[in-house]
Amino acid sequence: MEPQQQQNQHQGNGACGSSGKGNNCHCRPTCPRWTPTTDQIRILKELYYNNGVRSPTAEQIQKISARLRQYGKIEGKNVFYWFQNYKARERLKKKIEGSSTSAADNLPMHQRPAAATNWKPEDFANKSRSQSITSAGVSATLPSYSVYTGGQMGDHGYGPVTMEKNFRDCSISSTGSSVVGGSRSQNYGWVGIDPHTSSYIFFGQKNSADGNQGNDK
Amino acid sequence: MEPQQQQNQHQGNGACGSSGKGNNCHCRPTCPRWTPTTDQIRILKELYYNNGVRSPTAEQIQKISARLRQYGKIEGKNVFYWFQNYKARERLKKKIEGSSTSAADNLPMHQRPAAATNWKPEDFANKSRSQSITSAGVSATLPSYSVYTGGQMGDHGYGPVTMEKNFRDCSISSTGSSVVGGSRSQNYGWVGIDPHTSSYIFFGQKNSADGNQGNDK
DNA sequence: ACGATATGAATGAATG
DNA sequence: CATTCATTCATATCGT
Repeated sequence: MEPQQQQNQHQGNGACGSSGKGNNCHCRPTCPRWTPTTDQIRILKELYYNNGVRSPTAEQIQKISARLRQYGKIEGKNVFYWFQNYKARERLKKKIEGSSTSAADNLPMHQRPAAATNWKPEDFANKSRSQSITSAGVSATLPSYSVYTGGQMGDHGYGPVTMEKNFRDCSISSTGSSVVGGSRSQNYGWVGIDPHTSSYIFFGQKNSADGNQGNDK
Repeated sequence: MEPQQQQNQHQGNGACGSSGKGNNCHCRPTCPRWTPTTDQIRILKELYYNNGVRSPTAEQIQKISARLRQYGKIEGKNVFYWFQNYKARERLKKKIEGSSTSAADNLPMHQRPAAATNWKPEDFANKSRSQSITSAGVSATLPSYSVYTGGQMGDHGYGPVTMEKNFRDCSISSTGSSVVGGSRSQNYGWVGIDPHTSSYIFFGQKNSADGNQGNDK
């Protein structure tokens, strides 16, 4: 974790989003799981340590993932989970080892988005509070794709928790050639904002039979 | 591409991988990987089977590791991982091998510390209420007999099947002789924080021209 | 010496 | 935010 020891042997691509061609592995269309590239990791840690980003907001996550997409395919939820895991594990280590040796609790957590750091995926569905984290750590940058920070994406249901019991799948957000809307029955996928394609594509419907769009948990 | 850096061969000195059989080595602090001693394993299994410890809490982990340290170098994370792996593999084995021992999966796991599944930092801080796990959890240290109380009596919170999507295809890495080029570095800083001070905030690189910097690669 | 297996370690994903 | 599951990589150990 802290120590940079990313095992990079298959990351960067090859998973499933690779442009099918030399398919050594004719894996099924399902993505195993996100394998961060070293660059992505580096940036994430950058944010974590230098920017004090711990629990990025939805908007931040989108920006981050958009930026990180340069280095490999990535979804918003990956960023979300990454921060959660990283933080949790930092903490756990301290608790477990908890001895003296560890310290350095001082994090440059200056610019924390004071207000909305506690947004919950569940609540996300029904709340329209878009705070202007614009000045927060992450926001101050990425001028290009300004996500709809206050637009209609307020209730785009972007939390992972909104999933019912679907299997894990991965939304393939291809930049340019997308296959969304194919024959997939359900795409509850994470919000996928694509700066290049058009705008945003997020499938809030996990199941047709549900009939509960703005799910209110 | 993938900056895969070679791992280090720490093994040269035979510090850890003692050739001796019953001999165990509590190698020097530079041991890349914890090699449990027979005593440690015995006790761990003791806890696993007799005490029904599956996912020890942070407190338990600390106690266990402290206790086990008598028999060799060990850290909290070792204990943590051990239980996690052991539990996971027991389950895995069962699924694959097919349940042999069949029922009688009930283990006396009632001795789990009441709040085992909910340890919080707050509680961890300083509570006057010491649970009995102080003796139940860790005290079962060296009974010195077989720990296999009855075989696989371990499975408690995971009874109901939950496996469905069990696919995996092209991932069989070459195990064995082929050196796929490891990239893990020896880091043993569970108790150590590592300073990631890469001065490179991508969020700040927005200044060049207000064109688009989203695609600069 | 290999090759295979067992197992420590790490981490993405998910749930409560 | 805490805890757990699953998967995978890496290496120690053992078998041949």
